[in-house]
Amino acid sequence: MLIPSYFFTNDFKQFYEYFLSQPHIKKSFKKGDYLWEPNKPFEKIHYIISGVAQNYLEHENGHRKILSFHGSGTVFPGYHEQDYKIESALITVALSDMEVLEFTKVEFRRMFQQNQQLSAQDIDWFSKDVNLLLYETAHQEYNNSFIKLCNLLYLLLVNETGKQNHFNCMTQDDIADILGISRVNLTRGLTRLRKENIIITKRKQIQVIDPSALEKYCSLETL
Amino acid sequence: MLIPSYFFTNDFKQFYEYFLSQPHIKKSFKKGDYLWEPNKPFEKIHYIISGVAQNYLEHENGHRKILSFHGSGTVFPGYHEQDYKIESALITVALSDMEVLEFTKVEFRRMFQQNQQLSAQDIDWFSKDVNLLLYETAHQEYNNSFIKLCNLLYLLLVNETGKQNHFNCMTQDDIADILGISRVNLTRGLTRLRKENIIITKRKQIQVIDPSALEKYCSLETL
DNA sequence: CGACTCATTGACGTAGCTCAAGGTATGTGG
DNA sequence: CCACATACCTTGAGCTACGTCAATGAGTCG
Repeated sequence: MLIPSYFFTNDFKQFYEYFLSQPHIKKSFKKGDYLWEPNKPFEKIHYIISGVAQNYLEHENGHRKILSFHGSGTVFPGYHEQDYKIESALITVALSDMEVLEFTKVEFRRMFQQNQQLSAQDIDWFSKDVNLLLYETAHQEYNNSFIKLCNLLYLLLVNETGKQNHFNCMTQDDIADILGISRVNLTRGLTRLRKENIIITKRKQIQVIDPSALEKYCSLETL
Repeated sequence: MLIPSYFFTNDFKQFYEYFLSQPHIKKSFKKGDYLWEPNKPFEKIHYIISGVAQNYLEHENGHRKILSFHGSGTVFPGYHEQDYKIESALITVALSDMEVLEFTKVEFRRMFQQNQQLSAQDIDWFSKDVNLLLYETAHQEYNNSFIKLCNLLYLLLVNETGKQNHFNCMTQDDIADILGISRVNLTRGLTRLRKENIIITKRKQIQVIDPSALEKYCSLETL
């Protein structure tokens, strides 16, 4: 039984050789680059060789919602044909220098049709994405901000430990933008966890020192 | 450019003959039946011949989030292999009597592998679902309850008109559970729209009489 | 016509927002 | 290596949107 993860990585690793053998463009991005121009629908699909990208959406009232992170060995965005209005507003930015293989939709469609395993993996990718979004829309939505925070810390602890240490260089602004709460309110939650000796906070860093106490605050769908 | 829709229908209609030719069980559900036992992971995939099902999730604190509706000519749930914790908590109930073709995951996998068009359509289904969830998680989340309501009414008006009239026999409780706001607060929003002569409300019915005025209240991602 | 279910309105409490001020790391140029 | 700027974090104060509780009204049905 899988729990949600904000970090996508290695789910397409097995296709690296195959991808190399197919028509593509090798590309690199510098930290801070956009993977495609903001406010344009995406046209290209990237296999990430190295580096990490962050995917987010900006609301017309100024809020930023961070949706997910995409690291080496995965594909972003997931291949599909339809164009959706909201996708034009998605922004994907390199959090570190990146090396990618870039495919057009047409190239990827051909591979999708040709390679059985690839199409199965694409479904897998989407089901993972749906799972994360379901968790946020139908579960986290109904938790108060403190439980939301504990849930997120728990998921990061369980899922992401060791993968990359990008979660230990997030600012509190970033975390607030994942949870959809204000930075001030986030600080209050962290202060409480610090007082209860569950975490230690440093600049751009949160360390869980009492995982089992953290777990007790989490909601059922998280564990 | 597609906008979100809460109602899935006819996207697999072209496969009806094909589905009939493959191993399956023909089944029917009475209004109020569950498509599979609550609190169990789903094992079966249904092609809906007739009737409508509602998909929702109950939160441990008692809230109910209505996620989507599934009518004739579509498949539910979307075929995928992985098991996710939160899926066990999904509940799908027949809103009317239903006729379906039921497939096991194994049977559907075989079809997915065998039928090129089917796997492409499955991706399409998932991308539609992701689009809806993205809209809710990353956009509606940041609107106040009145804008949320206007957005929903607009989407129902534009997308669902004529499809089925199931949206005109929803209670205000149901609408509140789609939007994730309280019934009382929903009533206040509806009262405002009524006073501004944008809608007429009856028992289990909302009729938009001034669509362009409604549109003015909607947020950008909705239009 | 009584007994449901569904909708409306008022009163009140509070979680979480914004605004504002200050405190502490980190980095840079002189 | 210091001082100064900048980014990041913390805490307090006050406001408000929205939740809950409670009472009443208004359709629908056996």
